[in-house]
Amino acid sequence: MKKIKLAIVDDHQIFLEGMKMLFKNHEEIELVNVYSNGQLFLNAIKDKSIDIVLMDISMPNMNGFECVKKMRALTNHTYVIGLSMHDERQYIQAVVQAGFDGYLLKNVGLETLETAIHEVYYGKKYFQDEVKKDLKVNTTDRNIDFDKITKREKQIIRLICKSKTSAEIAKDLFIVEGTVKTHRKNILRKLQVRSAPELIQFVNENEMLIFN
Amino acid sequence: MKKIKLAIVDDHQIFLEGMKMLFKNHEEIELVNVYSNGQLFLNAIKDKSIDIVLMDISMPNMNGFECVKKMRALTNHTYVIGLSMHDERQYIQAVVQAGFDGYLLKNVGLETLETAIHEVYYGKKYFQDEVKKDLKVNTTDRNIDFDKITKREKQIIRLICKSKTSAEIAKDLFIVEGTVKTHRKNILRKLQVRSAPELIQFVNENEMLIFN
DNA sequence: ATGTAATTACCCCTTTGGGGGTATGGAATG
DNA sequence: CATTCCATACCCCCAAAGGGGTAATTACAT
Repeated sequence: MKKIKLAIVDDHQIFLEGMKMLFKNHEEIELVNVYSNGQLFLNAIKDKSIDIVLMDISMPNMNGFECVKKMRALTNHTYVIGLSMHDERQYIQAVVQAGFDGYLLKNVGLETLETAIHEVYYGKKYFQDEVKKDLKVNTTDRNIDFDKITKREKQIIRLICKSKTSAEIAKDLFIVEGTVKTHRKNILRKLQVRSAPELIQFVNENEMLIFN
Repeated sequence: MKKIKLAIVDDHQIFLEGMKMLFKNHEEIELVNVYSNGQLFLNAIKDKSIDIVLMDISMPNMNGFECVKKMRALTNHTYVIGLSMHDERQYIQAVVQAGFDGYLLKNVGLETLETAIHEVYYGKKYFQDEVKKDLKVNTTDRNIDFDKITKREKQIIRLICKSKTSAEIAKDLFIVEGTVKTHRKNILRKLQVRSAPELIQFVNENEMLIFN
């Protein structure tokens, strides 16, 4: 019987070590290889035939979304299950849009993981109930078009999040303070927040959605 | 030969599963048990004799600091190694003060983990080089006396971090807006920040230090 | 019980931020 | 070629935040 060929991309070394042991001698799943960052995985995907990849969402250098986007250009027979080691439920929308086939929160047990892998392997989608609930909440919530945020605005958002004042931002970008204020207004309107503190909070929760 | 009796406290279920497998048949270390939250661990510590506990710093309900504090009241022959699954380097000071015997970042490999456990078991302290560097930086940095933050101020800090205005906070706490402004001033002075955005940023980086 | 710390409340004033606009030159896109 | 989008810059006004004080009452701890 053919086993399910699994790969894991995650920057947590000991987690990877543990997973290797966990899937050693597994009757249905074969952990082909693990990768500590997205690039290593992308380099290897061409040569190996992977059925399912378990991908951490938040990783340094290249996050899970980027990595999946790039992977799609290289192969089309690999399913992806997102894995959130932190608690990034707010990314659920993006996870769906990015074409993930499943999404698991950090607190899942082994059984759930196995179930998810199994289901996705046979063409289904697997999202935890908790996640589904958030999906509904988020979609009925405010609907923000993140593509409408311009480059300049993103740049200024970063500076606002560094607690810079409009005057300081103006100095940094070699423009007048009034222009910064205009951008601030547009940013607040587009992200539907009232103030700099609210903006910062929102960015903290949706970082990956705002900055590609 | 007596093995080192290890326990792990971490809310990442699959990580725990992996660790169980990893230490199965380990020649020097015996993973006695794993606990998915601090309370379960505290309940068990009385009955078991644990040499070393690997403790995740950030966990829901009870964080690593609290858990260690409570553990010290129950036993004094157990060493603690902090484990940061995220990237909470800024807590390094608190980790040392809380009496941790070691601190590992999420990206450690198995070898480093084994070395750390071994070293700490024989009475040494183990801090990663990366961590030591941050320790120096942080200590030469601004010196803030977190004990000087009063209860009321902490309460107001939380509300500011929820992006509430002074007027809204006043309403919430049944006091006048002017009083909230006074507290705001004192908070900014004590934490050495200029504005609400800076405060929020600072709190995000030092949450555990501010709120016991 | 006495002194210290904390909480409450007010005064002054300045700076920063936010909401409503309008406008222009340039880049990009169809 | 036309039009849309973007970045730039300005107007007005008001709300919010921040910096300097002072001071009274309540808690708390030695």
